[in-house]
Amino acid sequence: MIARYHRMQGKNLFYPLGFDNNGLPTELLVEKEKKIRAHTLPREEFTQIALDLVSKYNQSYRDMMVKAGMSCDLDLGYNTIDKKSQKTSQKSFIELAKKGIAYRENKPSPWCCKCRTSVATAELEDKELDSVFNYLNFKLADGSGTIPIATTRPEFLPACVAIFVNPEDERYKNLIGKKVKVPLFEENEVTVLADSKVGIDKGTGIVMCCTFGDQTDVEWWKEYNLPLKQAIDEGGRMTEIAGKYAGMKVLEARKAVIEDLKAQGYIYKQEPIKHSVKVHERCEEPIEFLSKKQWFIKTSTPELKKKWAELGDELVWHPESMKVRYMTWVNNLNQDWSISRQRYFGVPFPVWYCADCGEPIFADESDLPVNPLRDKPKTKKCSKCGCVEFVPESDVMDTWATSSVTPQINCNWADDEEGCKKRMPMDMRFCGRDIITTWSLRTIIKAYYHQNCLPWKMLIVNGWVMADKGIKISKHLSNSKMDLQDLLSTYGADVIRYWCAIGAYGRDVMFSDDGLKDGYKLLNKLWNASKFVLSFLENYTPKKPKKILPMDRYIMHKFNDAYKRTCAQYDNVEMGYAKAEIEKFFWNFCDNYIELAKNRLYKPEIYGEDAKESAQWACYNVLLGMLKLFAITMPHITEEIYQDYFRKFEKEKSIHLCILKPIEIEKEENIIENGDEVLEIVSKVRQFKSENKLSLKTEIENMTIQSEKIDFIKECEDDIKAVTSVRELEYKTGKFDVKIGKVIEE
RNA sequence: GGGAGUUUAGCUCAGUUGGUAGAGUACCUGCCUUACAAGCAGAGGGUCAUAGGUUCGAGCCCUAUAACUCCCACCA
Repeated sequence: MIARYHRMQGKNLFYPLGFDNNGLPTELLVEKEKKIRAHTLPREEFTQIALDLVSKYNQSYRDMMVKAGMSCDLDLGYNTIDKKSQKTSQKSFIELAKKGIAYRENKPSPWCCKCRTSVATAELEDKELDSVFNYLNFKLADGSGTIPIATTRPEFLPACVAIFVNPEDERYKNLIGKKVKVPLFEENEVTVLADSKVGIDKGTGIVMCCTFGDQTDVEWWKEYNLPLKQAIDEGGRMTEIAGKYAGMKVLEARKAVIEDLKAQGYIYKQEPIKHSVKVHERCEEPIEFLSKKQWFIKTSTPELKKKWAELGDELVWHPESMKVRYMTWVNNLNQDWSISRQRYFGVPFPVWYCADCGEPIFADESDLPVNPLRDKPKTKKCSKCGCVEFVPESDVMDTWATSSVTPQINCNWADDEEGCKKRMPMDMRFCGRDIITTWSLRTIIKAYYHQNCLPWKMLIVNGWVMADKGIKISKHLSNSKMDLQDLLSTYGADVIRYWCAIGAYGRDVMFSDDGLKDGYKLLNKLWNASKFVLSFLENYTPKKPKKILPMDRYIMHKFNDAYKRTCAQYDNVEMGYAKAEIEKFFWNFCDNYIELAKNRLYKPEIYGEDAKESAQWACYNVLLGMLKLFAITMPHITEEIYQDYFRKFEKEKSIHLCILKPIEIEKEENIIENGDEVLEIVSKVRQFKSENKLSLKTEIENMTIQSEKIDFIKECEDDIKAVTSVRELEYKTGKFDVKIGKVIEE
């Protein structure tokens, strides 16, 4: 709608349509729909199946969007899996890697055992789960007693590498530095260390550090240079260091370990608790921390965080309150962005490693996009050690690594850096409130690294359409009453669009059929009113008449007023208010102006040809003007009416090519106040008839109008008489008052 | 634990710098008026979440409280 408005202001728009369709979400869809598992098929085969499915979905989404009247330039479209997107993504990666901003490191990061891939912190969610707090007695190695430790994850015992207490905790000060035997794995002895991160009143105040149970473990491991013991493998099974538990899944192992701990008397207390666990947002499976060689992008140094905050400040947020979420996230950033995914359907990393020294060999920019599993590097030998064997990178990039460069894809950065620089920052872009921390931040980061500017000047954040109050539409519950395809065929695109324009930005809206009724009514009314008005414009050639009657001048001025208000709202990106402005005018036009003018249109033999032509001129201009403004929200019906009638007089071949403008009419003082008062008189008569339960066509003998605007009102005598069915009017100068005379009985 | 948003008519929501509470819908009363009964005219309906404060004057500004929604942190 915003695009349509600006186009109708005569601007040349850059509005591409993109599909984000690579990566894990697509892979999961393919696995589900085709009932296959990606890791069991050769990469090329899976990719082909995925591409086929993607193109099927693309086509149906594209059709739906066209039907819905989206006005993007379809020639400018992209898919994040297409060649150009791959090239852009790979170019971005190589550029960042060469600058040292992207780096490869072996560090523990969140891992989803179900999806068998690392995931980024931003892709985690909290989930409340039932669990059990197990209180264990760890034996001191010197045989001097036991210390109590509580844990929810006893299966991590084989990965226990240290014990921590708080240095301020008087109870345990004497333990610091002592050796402790790990229950069930007593050959493992670990040291008690002190760290202020330990909560004195949490659990027993003593914590075991395992590699890796959670983020704190990771931090301790790094800080105290602890050994790495990996107890869980990529698929979520216990490794060989777990001894007899090796091969068990995490939950099985937990059960077995607890049983053994009980049997051997280690557990002295168990306490059921509810606690929140980090889960992978895609599959809701609890995540583990695994250490693997991954590519990261630097995002979390204090200087960088300051930069992201500055850029967030520079950006115009709509609504403004959404900026807080961005800022909060930026302030809390403490990890770099991991972009490696051990998956299959995605943009490959354009890199090989020297088989000998591990030195990365990047693809030549001119060769992009490359697939290192298939292609060979240009370099014949490693520049560092001279080795001639290379190992291709088999990971693919995270989805967001590509969706964060859509400004660069759109602006053709891969092939035209100068042109791209000119187009950025773009004016505005939309995003859902749920991807502020993932997509918008990372897009800002990439634009900063590559173009040293914001990707766009304004970011408009929209809320979600909810199934019911507070209830998300979810695939699991299949509680969506609004399949767009169905809605389009039931209500038509214009009604849906009308409804879409009600929501306040950033806020969730509830979907309901009732909400669509208003749009349906308006559409119906617009059609009827247009048909009616146009029936008086047959055999009419628009031509400015010599004399335009007062109420005709009034309605045209009134339109211009509504036009100004509507545009002001559109300029302010307030689609709902804009729609309301023109709609208010429209109903007023129908119920008051048409009612009044139709008498002159019907009966030129009584009121004269000039009076008819005057009304025709007003009708032509006002209807056309309204249709143009309505074309922004309701492009289909307005185009239909335009083609049926206006096309033959207006030079543009579609209403959507027309330029918005007010009606050309000589400015007149007080015309709106004067006209409003005439309508006030009409309203008084209607009120009188309604209160007396009379039909509106009931004739009345006479009426006395008292007003300060008598001269103007006198000029409208014919119109007033006709619309009120009052036979004689008398006038008085003074404070506005209407005295209604005798009713003429049938 | 920190933060954001919301709270106005039965329902869905407007209310932009403080100046007599608005719309649509529902309900009620009428009207087959030479476009539209999916229409038209008219009426009723509100302690603006609560309690304080500032002000001549508060839905709006300030303080506190409550409820709902969301974000972030914590997660042994």
